[in-house]
Amino acid sequence: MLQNIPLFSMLEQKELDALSSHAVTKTYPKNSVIINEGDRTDSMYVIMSGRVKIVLTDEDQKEVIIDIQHPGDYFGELALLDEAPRSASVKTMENSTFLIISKHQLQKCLREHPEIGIGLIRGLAQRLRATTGNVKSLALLDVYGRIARTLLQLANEEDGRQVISDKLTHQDLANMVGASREMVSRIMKDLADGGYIKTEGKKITIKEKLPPGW
Amino acid sequence: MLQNIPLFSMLEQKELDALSSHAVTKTYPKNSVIINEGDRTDSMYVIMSGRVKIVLTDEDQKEVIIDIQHPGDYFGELALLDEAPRSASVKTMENSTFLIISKHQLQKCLREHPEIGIGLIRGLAQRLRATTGNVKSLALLDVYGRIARTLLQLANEEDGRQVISDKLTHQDLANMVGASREMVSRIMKDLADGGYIKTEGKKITIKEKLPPGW
DNA sequence: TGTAGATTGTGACATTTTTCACAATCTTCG
DNA sequence: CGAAGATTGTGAAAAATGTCACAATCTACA
Repeated sequence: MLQNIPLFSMLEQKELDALSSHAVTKTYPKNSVIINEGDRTDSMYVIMSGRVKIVLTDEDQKEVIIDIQHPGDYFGELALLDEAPRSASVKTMENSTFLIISKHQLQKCLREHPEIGIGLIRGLAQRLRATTGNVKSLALLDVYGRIARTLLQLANEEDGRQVISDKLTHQDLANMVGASREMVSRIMKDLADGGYIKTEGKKITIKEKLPPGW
Repeated sequence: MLQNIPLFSMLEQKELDALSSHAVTKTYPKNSVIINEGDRTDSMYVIMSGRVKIVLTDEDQKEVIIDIQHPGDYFGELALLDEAPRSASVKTMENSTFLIISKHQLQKCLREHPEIGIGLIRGLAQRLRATTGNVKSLALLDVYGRIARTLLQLANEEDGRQVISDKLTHQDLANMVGASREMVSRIMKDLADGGYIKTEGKKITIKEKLPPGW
């Protein structure tokens, strides 16, 4: 399993074994909080199965979803680089199991395999770019535009079609674009009526280029 | 000069000399574009004097300011970590001079002084945290809240008072919080009328705690 | 398989924010 | 100094978005 994760793909089998034997595997039910914004924990988590959302939360519990992650993705690695408190919370969206690597273990592993460090840095750079893109769309696009952009980013090629198979509620989408649930409902309906997307259950297919200007 | 920059503070005098002798110093007039979003240049810039804004730009030239930097700050370091195009543009706000370090030179320097790498990574982590905070306020706060937060972040202690000495136009502030210039004018007036801030010329003093809920 | 709980659709209204249009100041620099 | 250009203040109206309140479906799981 671990060798399918790009971050660790350069390790030999015995090293993978070493890493996973020192790490803990843990399973959490749906809707568990794994990391709490502001806490000072410092483990890194690799998703073995399930799905999580990375969220920022308000005093009045309003949340922004800044990322949704799947098996093979990892989170919590920022804590390895400095001593700052967690910058976001992480919640499971389904029953999920993680490989939990402590700061200490990872640092040891890093000393022996600096390439992993390079990988982490690259990932960090990507994350910064993605987050910057988020700022851009929040500041410059209207709700239509942000939804369209988010749909395109979520989509994966699946026999010729762009498909979003993550099952997301309108509320989730609203939290991803910083808008109200009702606005998302109305815009999704417009997009469906306009023939731009098709929804079957919770699966969304992008049928055509989304309207320009959006 | 270089030794006052945290990133390079651990270098010996002769290494600083080596670095700066291999690097180019260049001066640009006010309003010059130093880096263009989307370009594939890969130098890093240390600000020796002047001031720049890091901006994201729309197709119709609307801009978001994601950071304002001063002497001692640096930008463009993301290009050292991967091959991706520039994620933002950088423009001078005044006549400014930079120490320009090419990717090649910096990599050499990094090989001899891995501590610099650590510094860069830490800086990166901080930037990611700051940008994440930006997403949070854009998604969760109204214009009042975003302006209040931005003012607090811009302020520096100056004999007991929180002062913003960066001379910023309302348009600049508007571009920092993703709002219209007029909104900023109105809110700044409200804040002044309410006794929360005082402006003398372009210098802003935060007189009291900004109103709660903001 | 039923049913409780979650999710979605939608109209009517309230609020927030932008846009437009000027007049009034400031600032800069020849 | 003085004029051109930038910046600011402000009202009125338009546009975008949020809120509320339900009814109508879905969905999960006991």
